[in-house]
Amino acid sequence: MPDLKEEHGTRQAAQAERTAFTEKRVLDAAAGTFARRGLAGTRVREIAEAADVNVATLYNYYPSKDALYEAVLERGLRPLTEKLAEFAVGSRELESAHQVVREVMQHLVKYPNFSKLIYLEAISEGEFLPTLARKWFRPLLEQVIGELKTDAMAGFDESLFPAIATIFVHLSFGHFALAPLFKESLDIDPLSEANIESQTRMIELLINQMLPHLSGAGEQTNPFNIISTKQTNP
Amino acid sequence: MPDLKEEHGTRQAAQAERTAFTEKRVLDAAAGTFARRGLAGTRVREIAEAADVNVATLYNYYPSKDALYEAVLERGLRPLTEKLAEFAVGSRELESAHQVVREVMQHLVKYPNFSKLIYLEAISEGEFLPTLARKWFRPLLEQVIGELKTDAMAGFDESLFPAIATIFVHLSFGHFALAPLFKESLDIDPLSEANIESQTRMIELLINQMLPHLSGAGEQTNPFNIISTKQTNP
Amino acid sequence: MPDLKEEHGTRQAAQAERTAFTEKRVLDAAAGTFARRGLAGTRVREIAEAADVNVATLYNYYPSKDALYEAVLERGLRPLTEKLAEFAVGSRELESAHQVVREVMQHLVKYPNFSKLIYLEAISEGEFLPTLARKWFRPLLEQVIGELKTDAMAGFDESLFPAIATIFVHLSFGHFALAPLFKESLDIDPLSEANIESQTRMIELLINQMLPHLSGAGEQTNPFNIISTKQTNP
Amino acid sequence: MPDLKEEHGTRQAAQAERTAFTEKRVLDAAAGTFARRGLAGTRVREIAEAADVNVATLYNYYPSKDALYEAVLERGLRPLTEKLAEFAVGSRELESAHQVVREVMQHLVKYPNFSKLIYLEAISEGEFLPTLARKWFRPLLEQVIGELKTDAMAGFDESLFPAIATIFVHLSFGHFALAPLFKESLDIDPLSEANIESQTRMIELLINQMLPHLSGAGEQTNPFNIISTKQTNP
DNA sequence: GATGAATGAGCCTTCATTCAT
DNA sequence: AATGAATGAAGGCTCATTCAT
Repeated sequence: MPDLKEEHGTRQAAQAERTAFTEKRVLDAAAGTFARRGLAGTRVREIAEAADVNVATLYNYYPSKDALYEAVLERGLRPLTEKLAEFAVGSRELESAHQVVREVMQHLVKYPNFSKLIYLEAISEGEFLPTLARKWFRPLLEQVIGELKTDAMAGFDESLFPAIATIFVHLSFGHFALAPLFKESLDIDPLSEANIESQTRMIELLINQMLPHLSGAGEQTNPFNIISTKQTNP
Repeated sequence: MPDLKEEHGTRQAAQAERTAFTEKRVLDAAAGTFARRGLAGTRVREIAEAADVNVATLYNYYPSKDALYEAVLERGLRPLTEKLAEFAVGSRELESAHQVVREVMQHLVKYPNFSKLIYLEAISEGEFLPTLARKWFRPLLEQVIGELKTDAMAGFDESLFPAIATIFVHLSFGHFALAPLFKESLDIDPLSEANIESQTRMIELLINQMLPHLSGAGEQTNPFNIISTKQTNP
Repeated sequence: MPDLKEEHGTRQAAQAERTAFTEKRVLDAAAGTFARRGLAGTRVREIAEAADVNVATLYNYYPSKDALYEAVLERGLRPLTEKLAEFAVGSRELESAHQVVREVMQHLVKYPNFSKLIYLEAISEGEFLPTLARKWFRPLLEQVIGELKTDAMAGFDESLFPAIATIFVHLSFGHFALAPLFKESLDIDPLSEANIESQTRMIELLINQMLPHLSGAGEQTNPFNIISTKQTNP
Repeated sequence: MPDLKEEHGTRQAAQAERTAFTEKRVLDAAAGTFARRGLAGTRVREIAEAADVNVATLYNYYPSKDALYEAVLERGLRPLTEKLAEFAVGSRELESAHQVVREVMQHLVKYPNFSKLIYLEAISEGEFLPTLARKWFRPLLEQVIGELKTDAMAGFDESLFPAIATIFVHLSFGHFALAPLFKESLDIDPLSEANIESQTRMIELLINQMLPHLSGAGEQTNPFNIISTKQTNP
């Protein structure tokens, strides 16, 4: 009888594994297609083919195209939210900020279509935009603006702070979203490891210059000297 | 008989005017709808209703949805192309660069949906993306990179130049494309006159700092001190 | 200019006529198909083909299959409701009752599928059944029961009255609904003019016997002698 | 070894019992669902859920939805056929006729959905209708008509005989099929024991009046005095 | 030129049925 | 025998586009 139980256990385990595998395939395929064609432009059949499953099978996992879209967004967004929450409560130090940047960039590398989805939502003012904006981007941007307001930048034209804060969004998410454009324009692959590293360093340099108080260096005299000379790069 | 002719002339003039008016209405409506819902997500009926014309009438002006989409892109793109051409051959001076920036921004203000369309094309790797990238963004970016390579920035890590160049795209087009996101996130209207002005100044400051040789000022010692203190703002 | 107006008028009239024609075709086709296959079993394509219109055209007239179904029911039901209302307020005389019977039967002949729809609704306890039951059958049945209770039937077992009243439903609607069964069973066509006439007479005879007070004949001694001998038939 | 056999036997018996139980559950569930939604409108999953079995399991019992439908019809029809056969060859007496009526009514009570299925088949002219009509209703109706033609009704308008015969169908099967309609219309439950009894008496009274020769009473002078006064009711 | 009616193609979704365990 | 996963075949409905006036 334990045999039977065990066999059941094995069976169920195998099935669960297959289910998880199928679900991942579906999510990946959906992410790619949604990112390229948008929610409306995506045909469910297309996703199913890309995931190599029958359309009906897809509907065994998600009750509708919209639900699948939500799931894709959710998968891309949840880790970011968690990361942000960690940083918000963590020690405010330069290493920590750099760490967040690198982790976010690695996340965007892992889900290269996620940035596009975010942009599509923003542009089309989709129904997830409010959640997206309030739950994720607002705290991020406000935190940056808050840091800008600390002593180091004191006395600087505050009306520019929001615009400055958004630069971080443009340089991270925008880099991935516009990758196809830059690829065609500059004949380089923005998603290559080297270029991701460049972009990450760009953002870190920006942080160094604009949020100098995060480092212990109190002697920083030129707060916005954002990009130093070659030698300073690690 | 001349009366008739003249009457014909008048009639035709009136007709032509009405036609032009209708066409503009259609283009405007199409631009708005395409920007929000994308090419696939836009229903021709929706455009027709927004333009207050019958669907069949719309087809008297444009042979297909795709053609209408092209027309919208074309209308937004042509002035930009011309502006860029002027600058390319014009005198390389700071005022000229500033002038281009302001004109581009004003153009994007005038057609606030155009940036979104560009982004949608880029993200979805639409069929106009190659043209867009090669004909417009490539010369723009290469020009900026070229300027970065001039003496002022000599000795600096050249691998970052492309990334730096793209910042200009992000700060101009991206500002408009992501306006809905920033509006929801920051509770401000990125398209308000004041905020457009802020964003424009941001870009000009960047130019000042990163392309210092454009101004005659040879004494600039810290090329990337991109944003100076409040007082320096005009 | 009056020409133009008139032309417009003619045009619109012609179009309206075509529209009405198409709508009737659709309704007729729908009635037939719904009656045969039921609401769920009917494919919209089938209706469209039977009506010789494109499926999309059908949706220009009715927003959904359900709405079309309702329209069919409505068309069959409205005249009956009106007829019933007339009788309710009219003079209670035998001729009047006979008149109602004949009119109802003629109506059921005119829309031979209507009875089937009613039965299908009843059997499947469709969502229209409550309306149907309360708005139409209840007053009809109650009226009959009321008449039964008048002097002529006084002293008779009242618990049978409802069962007696329903006989009228069975003999009218049921005759049409079960026509296919009786046709196969008896090798006759229940919908032939002669058989409709027979059935009508049957009902009239029932009325004569069961509601004798409607005729002025007070001398009726055997109230339930429902079917008299051959000679009495006109 | 005999132990094993015996155990096998016990096991098989238990298995068989469980199988029979499952099959009954499936049939009952199917009958209910088919009656309400019709063949086309019924989803196999719905039946499976109502029977509390997996859909695939259901297919271990019946090879297709149609086959299951047939089985339901068959189960309802076979006892009726047998009953009819008995009467046909049995003694033609009033008690016997009454007996058949009561048994049929009891059967319809036992399978309250069966009447609905019959009506659905008739209305939709399903593929079982011919069998149904020829094998069951035709002999029944012809027998009744034959009785009507016997001396008692001699001289009466024969063209009404078929119509008269069908009344028995309407009052038995129709009573069950239209039960939902009458329930809504009259605020009574036609399937309550009392009302079933009423309806049965109605039919018996009709038989008494219309087929008087079945009783030995030759003195009956008014053949169609179908419903006598209260006192005559047992 | 303008418009209401009409249509072929296709999309999302569901369903009966089968497969694999 | 029983079940969860998988699938091919529609089915209801919409959409871009054309027709006829």
